Amino acid sequence: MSSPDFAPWSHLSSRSDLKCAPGVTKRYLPVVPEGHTIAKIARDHSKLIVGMPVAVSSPQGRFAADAERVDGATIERIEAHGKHLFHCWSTGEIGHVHLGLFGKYRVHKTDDPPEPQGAVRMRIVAPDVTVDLNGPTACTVDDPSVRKRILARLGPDPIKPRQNPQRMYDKIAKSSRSIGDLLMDQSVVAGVGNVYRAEALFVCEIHPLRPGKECDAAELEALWATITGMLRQGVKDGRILTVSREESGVPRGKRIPRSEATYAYKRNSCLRCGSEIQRLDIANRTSYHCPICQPR
DNA sequence: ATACCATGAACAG
DNA sequence: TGTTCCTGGTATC
Repeated sequence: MSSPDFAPWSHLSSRSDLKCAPGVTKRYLPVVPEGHTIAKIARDHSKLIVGMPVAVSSPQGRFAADAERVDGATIERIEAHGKHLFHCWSTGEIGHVHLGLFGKYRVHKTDDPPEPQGAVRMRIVAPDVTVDLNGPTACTVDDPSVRKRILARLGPDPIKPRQNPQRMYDKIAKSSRSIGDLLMDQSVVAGVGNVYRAEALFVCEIHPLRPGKECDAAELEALWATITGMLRQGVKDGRILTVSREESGVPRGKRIPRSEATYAYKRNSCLRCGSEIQRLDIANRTSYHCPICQPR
């Protein structure tokens, strides 16, 4: 049996430890990234591949032309904003990666690059490590103006220091769109996805269909503080865990399983009050809320 | 072999 | 508003 050739702390799908009835096969839960994932990737990869010449290729082929332009160059900085990742190359160009629903990085801590697993769009090889990227929505090398344009259309990123939430408040306060819709809009706030949307609204006791303009200032401040806390905690944990240890019902020292890690998201009953969780389609995604904890 | 599903987002009209 | 693109684990035939 060969040992895993990737670092366990990299962003990888993993077997979940879902609590399930005896005899029921454990389900595999795919890990889809939100902002905390991208921030962690930027930090982890910075330690591995920044500051030295690296080989860049595209085993799958679709990134081949762009890879050629930076092959042998040095990444000077890796930056995350919301769900977007930027590689600042010594050539002056900027690599742009967006994982979308399916994108995944694999980190192989081996001297020699292993056989590519699946369709590896971008491969970056440093002396002792290979970083592979599969399935991204976006993976390009561009003129710096592209990064500027992307940043200009994104809202504040609560994971970053010194971000100004005022733009988020203003957009929400004058919008008749629902708050559940607005939180998924990356130009309102960058990095929130379907899980954090559900969980932040739950904690702030706001119904997802409430129009943005009907949220008062105190609620918007609470939302920003909640989102900031949740996403930053997600970077530390390397997973989404939004519930308190007490409410999870899991004893200290034991890992909280995915099924108990959220109050409302993808649950049948509210973790806090036990009511049946309601599902709605908002912004083309399934929204989850508790009708008792988050009344209309 | 095929269908379905997932924590995303761009684009056409 | 609807359509399309990306991947891969799981379920179903």
